[in-house]
Amino acid sequence: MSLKHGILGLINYGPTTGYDLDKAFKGSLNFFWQAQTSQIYRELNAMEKQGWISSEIIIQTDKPNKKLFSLTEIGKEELLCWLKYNSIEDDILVRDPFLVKVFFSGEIDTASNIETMKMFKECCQYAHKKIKETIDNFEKAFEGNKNLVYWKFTSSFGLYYYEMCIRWADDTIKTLEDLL
Amino acid sequence: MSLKHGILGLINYGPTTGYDLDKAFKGSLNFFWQAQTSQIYRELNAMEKQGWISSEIIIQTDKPNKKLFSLTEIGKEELLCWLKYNSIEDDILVRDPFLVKVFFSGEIDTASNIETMKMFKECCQYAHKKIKETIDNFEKAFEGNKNLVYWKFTSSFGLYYYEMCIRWADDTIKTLEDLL
DNA sequence: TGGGTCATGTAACCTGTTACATGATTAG
DNA sequence: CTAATCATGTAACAGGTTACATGACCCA
Repeated sequence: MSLKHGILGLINYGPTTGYDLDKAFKGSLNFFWQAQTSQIYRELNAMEKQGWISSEIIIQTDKPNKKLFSLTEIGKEELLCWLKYNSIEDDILVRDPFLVKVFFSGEIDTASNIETMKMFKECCQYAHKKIKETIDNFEKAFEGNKNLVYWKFTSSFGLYYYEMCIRWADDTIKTLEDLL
Repeated sequence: MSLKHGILGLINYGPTTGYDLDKAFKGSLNFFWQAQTSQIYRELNAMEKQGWISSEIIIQTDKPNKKLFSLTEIGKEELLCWLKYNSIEDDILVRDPFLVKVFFSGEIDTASNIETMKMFKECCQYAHKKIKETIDNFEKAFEGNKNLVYWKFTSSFGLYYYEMCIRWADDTIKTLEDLL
């Protein structure tokens, strides 16, 4: 499991609202973990019941009121426990719907498969470019932050990942073209 | 969505039972898609209701009876439609619980993080070896099969993937060791 | 006699997705 | 006037996980 812990990790950086968590997810963890807005609010309620976080309502006049969540002692412990517990075997799973499609693509003509593979490559190039931009923004915005090294590890994984995908797509396209 | 389509793809190779689908999943698609036994039986029921597959009970005397599932016309259409429909943007999502942990690892001491990263590397080396073995077995068992090229694309992705992970882990470990 | 293979599932729960709903303020 | 931003969610459904349950046959 990870969404609760992802939220816990973000709240650990300082008290936040569901709204801001949603934006934080979409702006940082999104490459390797996605969360729907509705899911975030649901998890926040569950986490408050579990005692991992506590909330406080902030009255605002110019904007809608908001609910600020803070980490409790128990929440902090849970976060550290999750980080320390080495469950790598559980965490290493790959789930890739695109590869499922490729696996069964023998049913489709080679030319179409080449097309699809080229589109895949383009998507990867685009995603790669996006991550590069994200890294630049983070670097400027969080210079000197002790967490920046770790944030950069994850985005560098993204770059390595898409570069690998592009190489694989190139090799796959070559093999398919020889089949024509 | 993909499990229903994964099952559809496998039944398309010929009529099978839930039991054999379970083994097929664990023996081929498992690297990039996992399915629980219970989930397979549930999906099979749902798919039969949808009319994608039909079933027939085979009476056996020496072994328990079994339920053979075959693809219907509608099921075949659905499979082809799913394969042709280029939803790459939907299919390209990465979800990696390990990276979520790395993202928040600033809370943990550097030495522990180096340890974790080394364990990650070992897991990847093991997974890489496993895929290599799988490829060898497939190559021998399905020589000349028209689907083999596509099956090999997916396993070669696996090899590229874990090689990339190992390189990334090495670089990460180096960076972390400089922080000590 | 104990463990593996064959073969089927159910039930409960948790997580993820999609669609819908509200309503004020502010900037173009 | 219209679209975006701020800020909250609910409801229903789909998909994934965990635990439990049964029972025969075969091999060592």
